[in-house]
Amino acid sequence: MKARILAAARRLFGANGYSDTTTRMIAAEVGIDVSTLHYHWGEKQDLYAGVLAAINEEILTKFKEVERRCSGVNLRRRLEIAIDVMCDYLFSHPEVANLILFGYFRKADRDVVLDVNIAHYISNIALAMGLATDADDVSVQAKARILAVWNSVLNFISGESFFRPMMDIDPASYREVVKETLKFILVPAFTTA
Amino acid sequence: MKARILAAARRLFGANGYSDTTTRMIAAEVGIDVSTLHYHWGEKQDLYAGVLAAINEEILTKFKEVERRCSGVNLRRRLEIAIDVMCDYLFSHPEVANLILFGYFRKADRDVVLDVNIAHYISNIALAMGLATDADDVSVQAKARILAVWNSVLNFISGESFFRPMMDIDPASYREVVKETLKFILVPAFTTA
DNA sequence: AAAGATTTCCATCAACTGATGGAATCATAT
DNA sequence: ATATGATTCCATCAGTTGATGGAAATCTTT
Repeated sequence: MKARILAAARRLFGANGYSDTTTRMIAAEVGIDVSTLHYHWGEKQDLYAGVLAAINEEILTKFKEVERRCSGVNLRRRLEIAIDVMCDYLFSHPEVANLILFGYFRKADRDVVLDVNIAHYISNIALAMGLATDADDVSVQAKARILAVWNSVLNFISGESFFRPMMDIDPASYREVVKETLKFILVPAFTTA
Repeated sequence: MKARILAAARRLFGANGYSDTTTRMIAAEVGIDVSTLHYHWGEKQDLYAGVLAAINEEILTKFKEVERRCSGVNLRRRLEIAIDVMCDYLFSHPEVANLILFGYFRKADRDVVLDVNIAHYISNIALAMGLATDADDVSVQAKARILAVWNSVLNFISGESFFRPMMDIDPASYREVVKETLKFILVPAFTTA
């Protein structure tokens, strides 16, 4: 039950954001009473923290997969692999992209939960991409470039319902165009001397 | 008074989003009663629409400025000018970047207000950048590339409080790093054959 | 089957939110 | 000065939200 609540919460928080998702909505989605939700998860904030913790772990796993598949290949292929893996993952879990972006806005109440780890990811990616030689000493420029890439991916996924109509294409094509565009933009930037 | 309310609403909506900004907060910021706010603006939705309309016009003006300053220069300079102008504008009005990004998430209730115009901007920029020859017939690829650029700018501005700590630099440096990063990524993509 | 623990639901609370009616205040024109 | 209209505030409403206490139901252990 606790897991079912978490799954519903993740879906709804991801679709509507924290404030526009009520505990009653989540309970209704699961088909239970609100008090049952509170019984298992305590405060709404705690449930939200649970959702963030879960996706944090998922992302970490995905980044590790990228790292693993990147070893031994050249920079261009690394970028392409990273884009493909992350795009496929996020297109299958669009609520993740939303939740991360929501985190950018929230006014540092008690949501330190996410960004600490993101900072950690960024350094690791910089290392895997060959933009730095020491994870503890990644240049500001390298971090900024990684963030730009990462943000572009998130935006294309979160904004699909916004962008796709103005491009007038179907979901499958959108997915391809996004990947293609990201590669078009990123590969030359990182591979041309 | 109506204008003062609009200014406060813009600031608060931009900082907290629609749902996390109450009409009472806006009224308190101006130093008036809630009912005075409703007297001038009607429903909360109408006030929000007023805010969006105002920034829509501002953005349009900025895009025209870019277009004007771009005529006659080569593509590389065009990109640099566009990045500089838009970054300077948005760094001075970070609430604008927030409001636009908030729009990406909102579930098409009654906020068609913004995206129609954005679509229009995109086509015009594609034209100004020489990515298309006819504003009514811009390729999907060109639109996607413009969007990627536009989104990167927005994200760096909206996410400053999130990214800057993990880069550990001061605001002025951040501003420069962002511009530099955007140019680093975008210029090669669009200028290398 | 009985006893105990866990889980679920119903009823309810206080706080907050958007919104309005009406009285009070202010400005302006005569 | 006074009448008219515009503006502002106070009091209040109904609906929603997060949260809880306690009864009922379910499961577990003996």
